[in-house]
Amino acid sequence: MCMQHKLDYPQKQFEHAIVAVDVVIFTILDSQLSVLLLELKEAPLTGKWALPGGLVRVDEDCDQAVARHLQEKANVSDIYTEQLFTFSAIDRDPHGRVISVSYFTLAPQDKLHPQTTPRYQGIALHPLSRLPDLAYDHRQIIDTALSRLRSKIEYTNVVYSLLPKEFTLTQLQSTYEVILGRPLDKRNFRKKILSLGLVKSLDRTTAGLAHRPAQLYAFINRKPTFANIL
Amino acid sequence: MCMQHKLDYPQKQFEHAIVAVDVVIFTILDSQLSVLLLELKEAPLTGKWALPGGLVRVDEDCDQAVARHLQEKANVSDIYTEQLFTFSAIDRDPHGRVISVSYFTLAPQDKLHPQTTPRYQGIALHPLSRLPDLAYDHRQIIDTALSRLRSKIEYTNVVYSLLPKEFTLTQLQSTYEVILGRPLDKRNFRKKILSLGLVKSLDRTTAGLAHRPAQLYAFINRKPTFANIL
DNA sequence: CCAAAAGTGTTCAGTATACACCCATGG
DNA sequence: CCATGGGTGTATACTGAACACTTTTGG
Repeated sequence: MCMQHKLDYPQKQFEHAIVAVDVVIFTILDSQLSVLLLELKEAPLTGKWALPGGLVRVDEDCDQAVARHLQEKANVSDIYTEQLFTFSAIDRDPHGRVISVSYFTLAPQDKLHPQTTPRYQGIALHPLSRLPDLAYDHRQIIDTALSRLRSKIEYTNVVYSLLPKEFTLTQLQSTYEVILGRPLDKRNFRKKILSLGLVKSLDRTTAGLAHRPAQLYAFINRKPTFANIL
Repeated sequence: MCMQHKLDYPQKQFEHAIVAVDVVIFTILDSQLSVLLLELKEAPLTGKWALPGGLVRVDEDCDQAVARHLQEKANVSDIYTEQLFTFSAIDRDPHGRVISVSYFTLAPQDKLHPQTTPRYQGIALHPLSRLPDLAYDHRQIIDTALSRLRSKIEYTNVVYSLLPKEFTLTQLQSTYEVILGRPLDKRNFRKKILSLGLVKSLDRTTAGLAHRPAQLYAFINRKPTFANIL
């Protein structure tokens, strides 16, 4: 995170670097992989966008700081959260020496309730394909997060965090396709997913749509689990 | 790292956490995967062992801090280094609020020249199978590093950092076996390694040993490269 | 009856695994 | 000649990839 976010942060010289967290919140919005961003207000970064985050308090660890900032800025809790990388370039924040422990999270779009606050000009989900001008090294953080997410979904079940409790196999497949940025073969994908035993079919189907109803499925286990998915 | 390491560090209360690096230096000693540890001198941790590391200065980033501490404590440079995880539990260091950005490195045993310094009682390589009593959360850091190393060698060529420039295929295989903790099939291993084109055979063999001489090989590319090795 | 998404198997190629004997050297 | 590690090939099972048509519903 960046001192810019914290108006109440003392602007004196520090003997040592201070620690903040920055969080890449991924979600799928309109079939696009998107991230939550905040628009900065103060010069010289007015109009640039930044990841949600903030300082780590002396009475909390980084995971707790992430949970707190997620609650404050996106009003979201209980989503998949994983530490990503620690960025420590000396000049990454022009306002002072701030080391950022970055995280990425996955949330279904309907769990995110961005809170506008007077500290920022705006808050919005942006598709990765059209990111606005980003502050600090946040572009690099997002790139790192995307690359980690892409490899992670190949060997774990973490996509459960991006989907509603009940979903169709087509929704599941398209989640994979959006993240990986390439199409997958329908028959091979279904065969593989079903053979892994990670999902169970519910005795219900979609209805009211102008095409054949689809069987609904749910993850048997909504905990991070390893499996060779792709 | 731990304030304990830095006698010159002021023992006052900090407004914020301070940042240190801790480094797991892996090497192979007597066919055992080992780590470099320092024996602490001061109460209440006298006799406990700790990873090399130290504070991050305000004029350096974490990578530079790691290089500096490696140079000071193990007199080693130019080895494979990778950021591992950031540990931030509030009580991980009883002397103060220190967040540790941990790293792991790989070095051939003959590149390590541990320096005894008056600050520590001892410095030594310890096989992972018989670790001494460790200070702070360093046991957890080592466990995390081992687990990362094990998965990393399956899909990259990083073991080149543990081997001398020239090596036999048996040496290479036994490096894998020591890290993974399980035996590998000799014929399948050789077939796979040679088919990947990561190593080239030199026109030289071992000599002077009481058995058939072995062909010497070298890595074509001593840079981290991806490949499905296992 | 048209549009739209759901659902379903087989073939082929490539890769992983299991497995045992002879070779070259020093002592 | 013995001990020690070096070096080699084949058969089988499994997995990943390619590929096209029929079904069910709403409008």
